[in-house]
Amino acid sequence: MREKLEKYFSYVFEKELIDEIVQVGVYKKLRENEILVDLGDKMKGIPLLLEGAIKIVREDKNGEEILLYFLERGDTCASSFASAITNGKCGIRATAEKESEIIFLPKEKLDEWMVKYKSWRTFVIDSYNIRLNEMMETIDSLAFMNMSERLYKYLTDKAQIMRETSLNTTHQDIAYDMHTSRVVISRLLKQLENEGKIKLHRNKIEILEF
Amino acid sequence: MREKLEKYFSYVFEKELIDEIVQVGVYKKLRENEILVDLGDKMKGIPLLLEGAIKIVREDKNGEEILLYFLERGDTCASSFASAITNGKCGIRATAEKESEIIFLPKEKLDEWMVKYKSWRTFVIDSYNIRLNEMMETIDSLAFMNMSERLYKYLTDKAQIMRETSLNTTHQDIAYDMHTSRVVISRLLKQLENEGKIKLHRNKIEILEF
DNA sequence: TAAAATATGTGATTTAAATCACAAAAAAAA
DNA sequence: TTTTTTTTGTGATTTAAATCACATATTTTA
Repeated sequence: MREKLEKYFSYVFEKELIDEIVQVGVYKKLRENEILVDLGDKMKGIPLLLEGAIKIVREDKNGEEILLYFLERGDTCASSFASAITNGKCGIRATAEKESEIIFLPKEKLDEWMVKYKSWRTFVIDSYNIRLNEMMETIDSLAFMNMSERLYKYLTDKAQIMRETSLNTTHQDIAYDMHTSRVVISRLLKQLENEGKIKLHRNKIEILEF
Repeated sequence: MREKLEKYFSYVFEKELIDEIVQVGVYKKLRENEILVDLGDKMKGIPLLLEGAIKIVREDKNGEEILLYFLERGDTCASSFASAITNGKCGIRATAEKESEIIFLPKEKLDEWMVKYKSWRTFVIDSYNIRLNEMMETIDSLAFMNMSERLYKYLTDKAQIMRETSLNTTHQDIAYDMHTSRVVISRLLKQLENEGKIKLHRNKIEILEF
């Protein structure tokens, strides 16, 4: 745990803070598709992502989903922070897109560290800012882009986060994330393939152009 | 200034913090439609809204707009906070929807107060959380609601923020905020009027049902 | 008061996306 | 190997929203 923490956080956190995190943090491995946070959960702490990729989705009353953004290593979940601090419920679902490793930080420390460590304050504020910007990008996509553009952005964004040039996914899964229908996705994917931007396989999409 | 600050913030901030704000804060009155923050601005501080209502919009490369949310008294602008702290550019435009009063807080104090005042930490984190939730609501609207539902939500939300039951606005202005066309808005408004939810006048919409 | 600008109303048409319906290929299970 | 399930492909139709085109109020200003 200390090893990975130092690998990704040594230039973010002071040594003393890393020491504290090692003491109170709880290491956890998530298998692919494991749910880390569900709708309505009350968080007793916040996760620090050491390795892997986490998908954050929003769900409405009818059970329909829309992807908000992905987390990658070095990130934390701003919604969890909110929930932990205010004792409120979490409005999102977080699912591991691949095997991931996290450190769970108990909520009692969150405010204490704000006073003690400049690097922690910076990290928390930066996390919120990054998340606000991601949300704005999501809003931009929904408001200003057509399905084909959104789809291409989805594919390239996800490939980046997953650190792969091919995605192992089905048309139906993409449709769920983008809150549309499988038929629409299949047609647009075929179109992107004809434009030479991607190559389609069963359960797999190769991205040829970024 | 002290008077209004105490009126809305005495139960939010400690007395010592209010004293400091009075010392370093710069009071400013905004007239209707005045631009407080524009795209690409670098913020030298953050505004604290004492009175009035501020509209926050996002703009894409083609100059097309979409409303993100409104601020009301007691609120601050999380994007400005981000911009002030990181010295980065602001990705939004903030416009006074009616005459408003703000206090401008210099960025040098923002981090200092995080260490000194528990109430400031709570205020900052709460502000971010409220904004994240607003953004999620905006995403919900875009992803899950049809135009008619979005329009009705827009009208009732805005009326609430403006503390009025009628809105002085044109169909075109609504269309800009919702990133659609005037014709679409005019038709849907007429439909809402037929359902008895609103009453239409020139330059004015009465909301009959909340 | 006449002309111009602004705001709203409404039919007709187009378009992107959603939906329906079904076929076929590939993989998994029996 | 046969059957079943999962995944993908594609024509046809429907629908919400966008766009075009123009009429008619209402207000402003020349």
